[in-house]
Amino acid sequence: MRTRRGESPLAILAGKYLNLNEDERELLGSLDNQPRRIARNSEVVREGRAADNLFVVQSGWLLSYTIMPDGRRQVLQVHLPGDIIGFCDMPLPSFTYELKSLTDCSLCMLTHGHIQDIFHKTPRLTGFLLSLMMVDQKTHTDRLRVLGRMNARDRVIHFLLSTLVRLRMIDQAEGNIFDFPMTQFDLADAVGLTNVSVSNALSSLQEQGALKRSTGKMQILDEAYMREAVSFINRFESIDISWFPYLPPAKDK
Amino acid sequence: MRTRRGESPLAILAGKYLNLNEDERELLGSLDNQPRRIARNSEVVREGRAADNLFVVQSGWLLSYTIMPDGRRQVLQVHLPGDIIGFCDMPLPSFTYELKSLTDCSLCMLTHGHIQDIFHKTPRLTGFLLSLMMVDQKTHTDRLRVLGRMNARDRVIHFLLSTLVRLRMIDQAEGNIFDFPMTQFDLADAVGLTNVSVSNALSSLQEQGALKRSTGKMQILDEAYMREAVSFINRFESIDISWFPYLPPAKDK
DNA sequence: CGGCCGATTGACCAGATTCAATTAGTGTGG
DNA sequence: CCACACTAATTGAATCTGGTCAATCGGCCG
Repeated sequence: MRTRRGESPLAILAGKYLNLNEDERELLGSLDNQPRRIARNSEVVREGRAADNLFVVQSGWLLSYTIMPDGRRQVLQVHLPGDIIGFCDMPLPSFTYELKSLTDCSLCMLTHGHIQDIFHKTPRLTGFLLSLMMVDQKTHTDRLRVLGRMNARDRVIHFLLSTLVRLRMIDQAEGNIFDFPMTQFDLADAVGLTNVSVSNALSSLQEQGALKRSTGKMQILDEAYMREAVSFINRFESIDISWFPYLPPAKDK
Repeated sequence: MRTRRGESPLAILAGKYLNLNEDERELLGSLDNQPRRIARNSEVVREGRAADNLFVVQSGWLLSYTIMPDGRRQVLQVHLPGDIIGFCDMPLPSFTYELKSLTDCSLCMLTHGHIQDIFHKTPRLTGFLLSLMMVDQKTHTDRLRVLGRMNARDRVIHFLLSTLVRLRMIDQAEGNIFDFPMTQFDLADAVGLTNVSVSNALSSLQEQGALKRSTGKMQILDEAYMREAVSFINRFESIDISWFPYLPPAKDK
């Protein structure tokens, strides 16, 4: 188990929504054990592999994506520390996407048994995990709106904002500055553009003073303007996990 | 409760994945009680309304969508009979989209209590509902791929195919023919195009003999070609709900 | 220092949008 | 049953955003 300081990102996340008791803390900690180190730019999962386990991201960034028949790529999700990868694949026989590390990563492998354990033992954590999944679903519908109806510039804006708020959730943004290990190719494939359009959008935003780039870093200078431009909604702000039924009242809180 | 014949669409769906026992059948039936009739083209939910209930579609088609600041629309989901609307909104304080009926509909209103009841009483149904939600998530990521990387023609193809397989799940497609109450504006807003592009795509597909339209109906003539064109995956084919842990073994089966 | 990958920039092209006019189809009311 | 109104679908022309292709620049690493 981990100490309060230097908590795992998933625990940090959980701590924002509920006051973990000792049992829950331990159970959540069991998800974080024995992390596996993954080098930058490695294939973690190839499409078609049996979906009999999940990953919890301890550190590092990853991408899940599909390849189109013509070779182009669509990034389905950017995975940050604290993310649970593969939750939604549990009812499916195999992964239907590729998973690649952008940076050196530390991943914990879970079996379905780990999840089932939580479902059996702690309704509060179950509710928390399911809520996370539902919010995930929401961010996907937000992206549908982005890919379906936004121009290049707004797509990039929306992507940066959603990355920023996610990093803040796990205390990995220093104000408006954060590490940004994605190339413009990666970003393009995430928002359905080409690297050229992304370059143009970023340059234009920088020129207008909305953001600032330095190698591997991103700084959002005019967050208000950007939020306004894309009607940004922070889905993490308003999660309420109390919808999930649980029998034993939590010990603390 | 309903008879086996004339089952509710949700029960038909459930029956494809598990052999319901009497208790489960009754509990599922409780979701289908007292349907509310909704006229064609009415607003069922306006954005911002408290998300304290869910809907189960008994009959009819609905759209959930968001409006962009410039007035354009992005359809987030087309809801068919058997769909549960609002599941993912449970952890959120309010709906974040509009819900409109395309046809006359029959909807059952559920409270969070109904869902909690199922979660308490039957692990198998819980697993089924959660699996449905996860598959829903998968279809959303499929649509990301569509909106991010496909041209007009393929977007339309993908949409029609996914509608077809969903209708088949609830026994509402006669072979390759199905009712299709959407306008080309609706379809356009679902796949991120304009009505003009949709018209062109449909005409071209019809001319090439891949489909046939008559008023309010759609017929897929060359399903194999269309599946190939978009690398279509039927997410419903391969669901396995046994991942979900449950204590008491089911009585039947 | 050289090689490589990523970012930038420009010219040209293509697919989709916009705008507009026409046709078809649906439903209403006389 | 027909005329009218309204909505949806079709078609064409002009426009525009973003894609494609290509050349250059820049930084990082061995």
